[in-house]
Amino acid sequence: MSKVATTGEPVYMQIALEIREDIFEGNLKPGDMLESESQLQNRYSASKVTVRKSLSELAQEGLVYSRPGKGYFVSEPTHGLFELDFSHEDEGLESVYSDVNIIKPDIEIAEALAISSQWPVIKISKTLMLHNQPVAFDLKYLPYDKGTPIVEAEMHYAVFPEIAAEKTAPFAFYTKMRIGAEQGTDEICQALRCKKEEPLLVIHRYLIDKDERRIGFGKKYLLKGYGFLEAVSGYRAES
Amino acid sequence: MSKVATTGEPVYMQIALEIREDIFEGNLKPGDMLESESQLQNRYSASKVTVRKSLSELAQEGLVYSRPGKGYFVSEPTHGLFELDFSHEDEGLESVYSDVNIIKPDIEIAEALAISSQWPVIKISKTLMLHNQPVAFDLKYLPYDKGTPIVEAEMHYAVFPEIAAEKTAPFAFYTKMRIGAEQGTDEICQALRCKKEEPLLVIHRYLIDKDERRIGFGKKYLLKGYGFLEAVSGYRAES
DNA sequence: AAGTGGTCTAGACCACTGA
DNA sequence: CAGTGGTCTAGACCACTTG
Repeated sequence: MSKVATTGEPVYMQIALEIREDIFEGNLKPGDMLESESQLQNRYSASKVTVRKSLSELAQEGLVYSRPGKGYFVSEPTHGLFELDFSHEDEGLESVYSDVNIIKPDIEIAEALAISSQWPVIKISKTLMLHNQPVAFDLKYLPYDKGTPIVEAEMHYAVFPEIAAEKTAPFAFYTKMRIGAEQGTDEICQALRCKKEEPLLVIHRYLIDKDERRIGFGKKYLLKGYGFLEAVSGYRAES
Repeated sequence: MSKVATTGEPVYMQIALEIREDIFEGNLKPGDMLESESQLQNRYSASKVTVRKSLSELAQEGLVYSRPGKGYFVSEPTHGLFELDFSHEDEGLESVYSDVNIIKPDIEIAEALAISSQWPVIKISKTLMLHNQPVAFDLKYLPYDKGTPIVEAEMHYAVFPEIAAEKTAPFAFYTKMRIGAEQGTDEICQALRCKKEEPLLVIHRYLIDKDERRIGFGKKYLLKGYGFLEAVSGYRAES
């Protein structure tokens, strides 16, 4: 019974949809057990594989999980897990006043890159402008490998991950960021044309390869007004 | 050929693993086409369903995608998408100096909750302490619904989402956060025992139900030193 | 022992892309 | 047209949980 209407929608999506709605409307609450696979097979006259596809769809969305030998259960919602989209960070901004140097790192930089303070480091700094007003100041530090020439090439990459992609396979590293509030140094306040007391949003960024080697460190200072980061949590449709 | 060793590992995992490694090591680059399903069936002498399971595993991890009628392709890495874990926000902190009032909202609050400034609002404020030192100041605003009594009950919930979970099904809402840097108001600086110039990390948080109704608004001010948020991007194993 | 989820096969038909 | 991915069935065997 409860045969599914013969629309163009695949059967497995319809099954998933009905269960999903039950969860959304609260008919199924976190911890509740779902019908078993075989019950669902009967109810929808569908094959085991089809029913499993529905359920694994829901599992992937984080709505349900399974315990072998027992059954499927509704998950606890994870409202503390946020997604932060930083892909368009410098979109619409003009980069002026770029500068590239080779420096000896201070303690902060040496620690962030996990190198000795004797090791030379490439420092790339730039000021980002919007309507001829500075809105952000960006610093990037890369350990200087003698083998590779590229100081110039390094500059051309607007975004950070691209730099690392040159040194390792594109999936073989990850990024960590740390967000805080600070006052700027003299150098930064001058570039941003702001007072020293002005609170700045600071984003520290670490590029780390799959062997846990630090391949890059960045700091970005954002002026208030422009300096917002947005993140969302909770259920968002379209897997 | 290339028959898979008969370990305890399911076949589909081994297929997925081999492809995953090819991507990690750069043998397969973003945009490259994978072997077709039928080729993989032959190579591993596995059934279509098994091969598909491997590929959909990889697709779910974001490593590959499929184009019907064409084939499977290696994805572009998304190093700009971060995950931010805010579940343990107040862990290890003591909440002192809690306060609950019913107020008329100022413009900022009224806008955040999308209500008229005549509508009464519950304001819950508290100071969070670590080793008897204030580290964060937390403000929450909820539209006051006459129907529901609960002003007291509201206070007992340490965390924000739980409040909303009382008013709607646990999956039927989401949270948005906005991160910035600000100076504190007099009220905040007094609670945090800091100077006015002190830069504070500010987290605005909006609770929004599935019909886009605003059911809560919060502001949290974090003192430097304690005030860090961490987020990661890039490939992380274990789906 | 009966029921559950987890893996797997060997078929089938469809809609789509490209030469 | 031959090849691709997308959906689906009807079986099978296994390991696990629970009475």
